[in-house]
Amino acid sequence: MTTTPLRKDAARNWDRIVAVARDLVDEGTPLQLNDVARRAGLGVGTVYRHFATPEALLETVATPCLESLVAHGEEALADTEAGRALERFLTRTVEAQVTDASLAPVTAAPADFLPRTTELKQALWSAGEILLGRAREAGAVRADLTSADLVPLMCGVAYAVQVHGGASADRIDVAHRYLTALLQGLRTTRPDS
Amino acid sequence: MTTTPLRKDAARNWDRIVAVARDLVDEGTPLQLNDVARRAGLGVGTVYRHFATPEALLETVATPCLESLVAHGEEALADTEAGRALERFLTRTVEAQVTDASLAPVTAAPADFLPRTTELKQALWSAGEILLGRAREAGAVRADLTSADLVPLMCGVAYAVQVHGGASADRIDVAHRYLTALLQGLRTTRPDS
Amino acid sequence: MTTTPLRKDAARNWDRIVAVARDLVDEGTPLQLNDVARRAGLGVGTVYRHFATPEALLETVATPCLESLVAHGEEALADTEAGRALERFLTRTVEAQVTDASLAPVTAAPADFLPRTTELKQALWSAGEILLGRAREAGAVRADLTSADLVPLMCGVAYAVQVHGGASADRIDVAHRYLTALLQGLRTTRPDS
Amino acid sequence: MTTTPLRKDAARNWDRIVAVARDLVDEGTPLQLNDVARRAGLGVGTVYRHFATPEALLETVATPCLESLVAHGEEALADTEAGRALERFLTRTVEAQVTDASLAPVTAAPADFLPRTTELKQALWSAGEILLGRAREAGAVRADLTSADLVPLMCGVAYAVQVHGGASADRIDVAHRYLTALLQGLRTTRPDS
DNA sequence: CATGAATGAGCCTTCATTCAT
DNA sequence: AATGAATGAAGGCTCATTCAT
Repeated sequence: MTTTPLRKDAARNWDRIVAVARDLVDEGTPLQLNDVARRAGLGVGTVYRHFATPEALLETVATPCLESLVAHGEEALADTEAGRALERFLTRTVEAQVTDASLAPVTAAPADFLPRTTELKQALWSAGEILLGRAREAGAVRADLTSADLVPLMCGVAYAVQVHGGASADRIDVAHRYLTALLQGLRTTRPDS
Repeated sequence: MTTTPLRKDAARNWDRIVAVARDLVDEGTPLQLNDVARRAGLGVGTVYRHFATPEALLETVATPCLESLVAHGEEALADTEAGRALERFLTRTVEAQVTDASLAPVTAAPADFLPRTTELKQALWSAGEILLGRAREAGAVRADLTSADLVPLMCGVAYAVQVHGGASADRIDVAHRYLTALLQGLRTTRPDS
Repeated sequence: MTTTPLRKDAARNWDRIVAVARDLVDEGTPLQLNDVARRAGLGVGTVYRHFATPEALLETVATPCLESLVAHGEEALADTEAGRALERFLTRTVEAQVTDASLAPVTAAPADFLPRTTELKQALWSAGEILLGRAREAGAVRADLTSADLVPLMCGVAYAVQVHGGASADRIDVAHRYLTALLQGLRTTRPDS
Repeated sequence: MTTTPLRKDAARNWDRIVAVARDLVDEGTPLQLNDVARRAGLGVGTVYRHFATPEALLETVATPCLESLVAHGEEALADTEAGRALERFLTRTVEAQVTDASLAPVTAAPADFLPRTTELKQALWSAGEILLGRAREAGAVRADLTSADLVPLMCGVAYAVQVHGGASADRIDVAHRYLTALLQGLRTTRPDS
């Protein structure tokens, strides 16, 4: 209800554009508005009308995924076991980044192009911040881990998976292995014995 | 013996080009051969003669750093304490990546443009492989950590530091924090007595 | 009686469009129909329905001013002092061009887009022609000055003022200085006895 | 000797570009660098290398004419009859503007794109300023005429001629008529008696 | 009548690479 | 060897105009 509902034909074009962009992102092709227009069988102007910049389009592609992460973040906030809640949250985040190529660049970007993106990212990071705070209070994580580290670390894991390469089917396993190690390292160091 | 020795003036040009490229890399400017030529006060053709592609130039810029890493790897191989040796090796690698902007792209690239780069990267990874093998045998690291994970993980840490942002002076500290956690997580999980 | 009377809402839109165009002209922004539509809070189509081209809109903006010039021309025709009548007429014309940015392009254009504009321009030039004829007969102006020179000369003065630049408040003074000189030069040269 | 001499082939292209631009200017086509390239049978890049902007090209086209005006201005400075010298200078300037379509826009432009253009324009206007000063001292021109009026007035006359239209052969005559009147009006008004 | 989405020609500009000098 | 002019594909973006809703 934030935006005026689009006319039916315009909505169809909007969908087409986003679908084409989705495909391009999935096949690793950089988003170029002219290119998108050609593939969607639309005029360039149409694409520019809907998305002023490639970044705006990319963020739009990433939005559903961000929304689902936010939803998951809210669920995690309901978990009373602080350490577990944080780990689930982070795991889900990394899984998403590894699965959906649109996510990593949007997440790592220092500035957003759509207000909606900013909203979602803030919602996400504030959930992370709360979860981290609780986990720290519970003595479940290292004291030197701050909320400003969450995004970088998740991006780092996702990037590591990408550098590792390999079939996209295997990526998720690699991601789990890397994340498992990292999370283990982030837990409070118990004195041996 | 790998390359024909250059004429004295050609060698001076080669040096100039690499020095200019070094500066560009340091200031975060993307390497464009035309640009390099202009700044070096040389013709484009001269730059192309020495470096067929921007990547070749970038690899050349990164070479000294790679060489020093290889040297360090060899030293690490002399360390009898397997776990410590591996950790030192990895730490040094991450430090280098965070400190020298030419390193990350060369390290993460799936293919090399210069044979020398391939040589050095192989030397480096095989040192890593050996150190990892010893550490695993010594029971110092998780059994599921393979040598194919080393590069991705180091790149991931470096990338996380970059996403974290902040003054370049602080980067090295952030890198240490992240690496400390990761290394902790990579160690063999001891049963809590 | 030239145009079908508009429906009340259509008339309101027409007014809005012209008002917006007036503002744009005053602030020196080139008239773009899309732009006008946006600022008027109307659809592009509506603007196009009323004004087929930017020029038609511009002429509409200029119309009131042209009408007042025509009225003034008629008054001048009542003046029995031929030389003075012509000079007043020309002065008024230049003042208008310097004061109202919509006028100069319409005046200088070789072709019109609205019949009404053609009507007004013709009325104006024929007044000028008559005034010039009388002044010539009265021996008040150079014999080689023809009615085809009137528009160019007035446009030239207005253009000179524009090139001179400066605050819009000063423009009118500059215009007077330039016009004074020109009119002096157009008067019959008396032999210095 | 201000610029490095061009290579022979580059010089040929430079000439071609300027010649094409000359033609375009003469036929009243707006200068577009891509267009120029196509007509000259050259790559766009070549044109951009020589002329960074359309304005730079236009100024280059206008340069010879400006130079000849400057030369004429220097001759005029040698004339001891102050009023005549000024009038000749202005006449020559208007003739040039009417004859060469590249001149008017360059002359009227508030800012230049080539240093050479600025040089020439300054030389020209300072000649005009001196000639005007002498004429004023000699009591040959109106006291309220300042050197800041020279350019606007000349541009105004040229513009008037353009608005007048007609065959280019007749333009020069029209220009002379207009200028004659203006110069007459700029002379000191003698009391009739 | 009003709307505003769609169109796409057209312009600008950059840059990796080649090749004549 | 060195030079740097030339190339032109490629990408970006705007805007006047049309037409389905």
